[in-house]
Amino acid sequence: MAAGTRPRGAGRVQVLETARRLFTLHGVEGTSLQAIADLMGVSKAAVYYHFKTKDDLVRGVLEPIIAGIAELARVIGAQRGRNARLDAMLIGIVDLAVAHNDEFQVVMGDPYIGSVLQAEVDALGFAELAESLALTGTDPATMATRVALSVFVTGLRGPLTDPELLALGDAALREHLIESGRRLLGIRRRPHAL
Amino acid sequence: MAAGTRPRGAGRVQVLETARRLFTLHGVEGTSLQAIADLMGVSKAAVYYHFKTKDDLVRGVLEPIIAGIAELARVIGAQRGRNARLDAMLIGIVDLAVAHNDEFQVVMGDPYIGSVLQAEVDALGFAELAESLALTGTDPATMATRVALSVFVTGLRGPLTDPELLALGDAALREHLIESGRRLLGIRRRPHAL
DNA sequence: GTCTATAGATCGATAGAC
DNA sequence: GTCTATCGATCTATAGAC
Repeated sequence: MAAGTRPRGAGRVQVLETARRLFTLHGVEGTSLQAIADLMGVSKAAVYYHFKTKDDLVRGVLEPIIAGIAELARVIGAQRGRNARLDAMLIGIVDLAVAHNDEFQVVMGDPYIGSVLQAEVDALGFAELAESLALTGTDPATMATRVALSVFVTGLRGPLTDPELLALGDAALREHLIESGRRLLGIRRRPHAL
Repeated sequence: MAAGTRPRGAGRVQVLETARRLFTLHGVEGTSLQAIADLMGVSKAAVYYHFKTKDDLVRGVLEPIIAGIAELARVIGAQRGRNARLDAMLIGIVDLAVAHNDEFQVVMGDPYIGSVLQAEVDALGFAELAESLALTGTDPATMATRVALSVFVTGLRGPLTDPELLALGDAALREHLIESGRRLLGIRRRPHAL
């Protein structure tokens, strides 16, 4: 395996971590490969050794949270009852966002990723997920739930970028976010299956 | 004042509208002045006649909603009682977001605007606003409200970018968003002053 | 007020030495 | 695995003709 002496970090993982941080701060289009290389103290060509194109790098950065979302869809599908599924989705998405904060910011906030991740996003199974949550209708009650769910998922970005709220720590922030989601969606503490 | 025959729109207002649409779709960094000029059917230099730099153009696009936020801060300050102020803020921010949807997306979502609007954002009086809402403490109840408020303001972006929810129309969407905010913040329909 | 032309910088990406 | 050097494209911005 030839794991020789590596004087300073310039491996694949280091590139991913550096890119993730810069993407979060300045967006994908606002982050050049030169800036990534500079922050690592290596040359631009060294970055290209690990990733053939910038889009590949973007995909690499987003891979963990994409996988997490797919897994979440599976977990939710295993729940029985509409409220149990809603609550599982709520908790799962909060856990994902807290655990993969940086990637979550990029996925939810960057206007660029849509063009590079359209296929992956479509394959996440969100369409089937919405169906299993009975969120495909257009009656007023359903629309209210859809609006609330959209506000919640998008809104997670707020506290997760506010330094004063991040200072609460992951655990406390998680509780606050779940509580916010339950209020928004009108879910009781211990949901019963319908 | 010499309003001669203008064969096709290439005035200052048309530049602003075109830029606003492209900024919303592809972000500020993802929108070149060439793309704006192309969509208008004019040359790049024609755009530079109206705006000296790209940052000037960004500021021009964001000016209406920035003014709206400043005005909102004034309106909220005139309310008496904490719940009345919270409710006024909630309704005001929803009205602003619905009325200036495109600009709202750019302000809330684009990683670039922070660097160009830092001074303007600081001057919006949000710090004083938070104080007047008694949201400066760090006790659990205050933090819960701060998290909820952050989720709500950031979350408005969700429904306002979802075509299926936008199809509800401004009026219905407005009601849904206000209802969501009241649930999140635990505000009753007709708020009484404390 | 709009144009062509171009300067100067930076971008993504590649080639080839070590 | 990292480097220097470079290509071609694109970007912001300016100069000057009409």
